[in-house]
Amino acid sequence: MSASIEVYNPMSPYNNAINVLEKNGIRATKQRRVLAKLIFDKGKRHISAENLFDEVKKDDRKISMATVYNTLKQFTNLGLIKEIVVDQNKSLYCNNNQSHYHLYIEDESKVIDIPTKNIDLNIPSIPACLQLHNIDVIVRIRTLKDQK
Amino acid sequence: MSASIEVYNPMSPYNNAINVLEKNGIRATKQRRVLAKLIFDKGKRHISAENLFDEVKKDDRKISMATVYNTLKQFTNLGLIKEIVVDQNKSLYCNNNQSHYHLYIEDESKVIDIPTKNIDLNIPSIPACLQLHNIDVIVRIRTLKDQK
DNA sequence: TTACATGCAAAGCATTTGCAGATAA
DNA sequence: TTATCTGCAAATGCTTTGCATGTAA
Repeated sequence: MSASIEVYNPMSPYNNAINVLEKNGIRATKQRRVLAKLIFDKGKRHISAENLFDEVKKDDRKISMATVYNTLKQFTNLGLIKEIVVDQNKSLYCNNNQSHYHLYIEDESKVIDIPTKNIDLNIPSIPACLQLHNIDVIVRIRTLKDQK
Repeated sequence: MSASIEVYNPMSPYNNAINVLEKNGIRATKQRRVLAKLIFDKGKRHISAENLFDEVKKDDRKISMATVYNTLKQFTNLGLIKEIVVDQNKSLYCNNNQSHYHLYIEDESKVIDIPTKNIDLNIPSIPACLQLHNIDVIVRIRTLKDQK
């Protein structure tokens, strides 16, 4: 899988949350600026819609869940973040733009990135009429006490 | 990953849906018998709760969604079937007891098994206090027309 | 000025739960 | 007989939508 979308790189001094919006031709509204900053200017992490909502509130800014969801979906469609469906009713979003897989600690609802180079994935070729969209690898881990 | 749960093998003449129940020490109620038959006696396939519900109804049997979900969860905990969370609000259950991964055709909500031997997966070792529960590999495919 | 974004509240949807009545062993 | 299961209906939790209002350019 090597779809090469130009993605915002949090390490580059020439980028920042604001021009993520500009570069992608979406209006730089107050809410989107706040969200972009939280998503792209805090290093690699995994974020849920609720996390984001809370962080914005803690910052004393006004936002609604609908806007958080709209924006997450928009950023996802633009390829700026990636949705990880770890469980029924639990989506996390990932701002790591390097190719990687996920280690999911089930009892903590916590996700850790595994660099692709540590996983050797060799999938069979697919017919020309189909397009590879994404490969999710979720390695699910639980602590020993937690066996049901 | 080599957790070796004794799993019902649909190919064996010495097994059938009914003794899946006996073997696992769960009461052979009418509903569970019907469900077990639909799940284990129809070859490899991917089934949703709703599918099952409809199939039971079509068979002129009485069942409720609650029972379908209870039973699916129970069979999953026993390791008899495997839950695949393909999307938010969409779980499929898989009665293939061989180790394998999944190809998910997004626009058709269809899943195809990929035998493990076709994917070369080499994950890093995990700490002793943690237990590998499961590795999900979902290769997501969409038809070319379907690019958003 | 106006196309687009926001926010509320309501709707949606798959799944879970509480509980009274039914049933397998 | 009794522990367990079923089925209904209501509750849940996340996410989406409709629509009136607000706002960036």
